[in-house]
Amino acid sequence: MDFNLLAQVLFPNVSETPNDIDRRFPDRVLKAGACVTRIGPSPTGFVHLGNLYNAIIAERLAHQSDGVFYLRIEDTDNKREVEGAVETVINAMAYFGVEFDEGAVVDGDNGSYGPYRQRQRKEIYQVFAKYLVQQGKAYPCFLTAEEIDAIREQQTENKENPGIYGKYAEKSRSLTIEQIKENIAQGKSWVLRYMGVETDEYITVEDAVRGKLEMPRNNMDFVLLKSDGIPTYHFAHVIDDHFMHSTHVIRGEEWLSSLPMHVELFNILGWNQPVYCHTATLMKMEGTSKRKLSKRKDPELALSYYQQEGISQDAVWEFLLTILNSNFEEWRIANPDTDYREFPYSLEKMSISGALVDLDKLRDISKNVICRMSAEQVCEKWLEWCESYNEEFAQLIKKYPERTVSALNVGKGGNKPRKDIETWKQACDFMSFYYDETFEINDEMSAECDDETRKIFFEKYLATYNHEDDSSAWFAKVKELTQELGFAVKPKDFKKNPDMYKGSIVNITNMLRIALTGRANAPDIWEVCHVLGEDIVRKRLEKWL
RNA sequence: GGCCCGUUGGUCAAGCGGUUAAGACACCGGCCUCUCACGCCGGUAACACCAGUUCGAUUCUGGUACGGGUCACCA
Repeated sequence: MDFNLLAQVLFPNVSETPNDIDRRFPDRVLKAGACVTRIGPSPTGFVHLGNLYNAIIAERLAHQSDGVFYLRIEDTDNKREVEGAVETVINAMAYFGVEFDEGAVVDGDNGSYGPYRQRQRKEIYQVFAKYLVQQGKAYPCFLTAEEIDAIREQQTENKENPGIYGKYAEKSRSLTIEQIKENIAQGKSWVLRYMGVETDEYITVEDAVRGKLEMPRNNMDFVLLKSDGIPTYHFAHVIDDHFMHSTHVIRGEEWLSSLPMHVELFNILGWNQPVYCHTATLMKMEGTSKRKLSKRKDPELALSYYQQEGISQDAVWEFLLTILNSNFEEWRIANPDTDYREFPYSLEKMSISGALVDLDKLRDISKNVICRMSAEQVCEKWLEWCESYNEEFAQLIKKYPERTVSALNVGKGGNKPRKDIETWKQACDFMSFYYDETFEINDEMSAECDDETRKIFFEKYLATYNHEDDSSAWFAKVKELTQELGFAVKPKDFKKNPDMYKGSIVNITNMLRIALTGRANAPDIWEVCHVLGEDIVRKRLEKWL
């Protein structure tokens, strides 16, 4: 077989050579040790947690080393592509604060190693496809889907490994130039397959997170170019990461089993492999066992879920960081006010077994992240979220900016700050009593206070109410009134002698709290009053007269 | 089924031949307290199993079990 002739038959329009491509993408000029990383999402319109998870690793690695972090769109499967999906990915990453130095942008490319959309790199792949044919390492295969199915059936029956390899590849491998020309002339579609070798050798690969991996050398005639001339992931990955000069390939462990193909290609093409980092799969608890997060069943897999729930970007990052690097939490405790970007991320600290996405933990982290922000920051971020997801509150925040900030400031100072807000969505619920527009009575006043005492209480309370009273003066009055009404000023006294009192101060403040906030549990009454202002306070209390 | 990866409390995990086997979340008590939250103190709870190596295995080796991944002209 004349491979050069075959290459010419297969790729008559490809005139460039590997050397030409080589010259187009010279080495990057970076300082020693700089990492070049990327994420390579496929534009299916669905961006999931795992994308962010891997993006964070890649971003950290690159930016901690003064390297380059880029975005490559892996759109080789046009069947799965969804309109506008590239923009979706870019926006989602931007929302979560993942910044690219180079790569695909909404309306094109940014950087000199592009194009960064694989379909636009067709010519590049074809140069190497042609080269591999010339080397006798690749061949056209005209097998139809039906024929392949039949082969697979036979293999299953014989308990052999499925796939096109060895004797199952013979039919295509043994085609003569004339037959190939003939097939092409007839318009038969073909794919380009790698010429696998039958072997029982093992290869070893050093994975940066898993250590030494041993696996059988590839023996498959896997597909390099699909019938539309677009490469499969395997071929595209090798070419792109070589020419874009990725130093580290961060991807999910589902790629582990195809690693031998990639190694094979790097070797055949004479290129150095990047450092592989195969990350653990994010899991979910179902019953008593873990399973992979599923796109259909688990809303929390979608990145959009976190946006909708109003979980702050920082919280998602910190959550992911805690499952990525086991020492992050310790670091956070030691450095409560430091930006998480200063945390020294390391591949060695990565967990290799699948972590479960624990929403409880996320909420806890979120609560602490928000607690660390100033009231103004909280207000700003909350408003930002409301503008997309809760129009009513967006209006309220804008209408009462000062009140909102002072409400958010309640219980903020000191070393035991309140942690009332977990998510922006829940903040709307929590904050609702500060605005007349959303204020409503949700809880019942305690039974110890009958209508009679209630009336008397509010009457007397309002009669002596002075908005200028400081916290202790205010409370002194409450205590006085408590006593007057026959309630115990100290809850403990009531507990000791329940017969001597109608109830305790707890019942009294409960009335006040419900009247003012509509709920039995809320922050400090005096502070709330001073956020609301005298008019609203009086108005809410007068309703009970 | 073949191949690959994994397995410390309910969850995330530290540990890297000798430890009372950290810590965080969740849960349960208690304290603080005008409620709730916060905070503080305390509690329940783990090395999958079986061999081997060793004076000694959670840690090293082998096997078993269980879980996961993958076997496409999808990534």
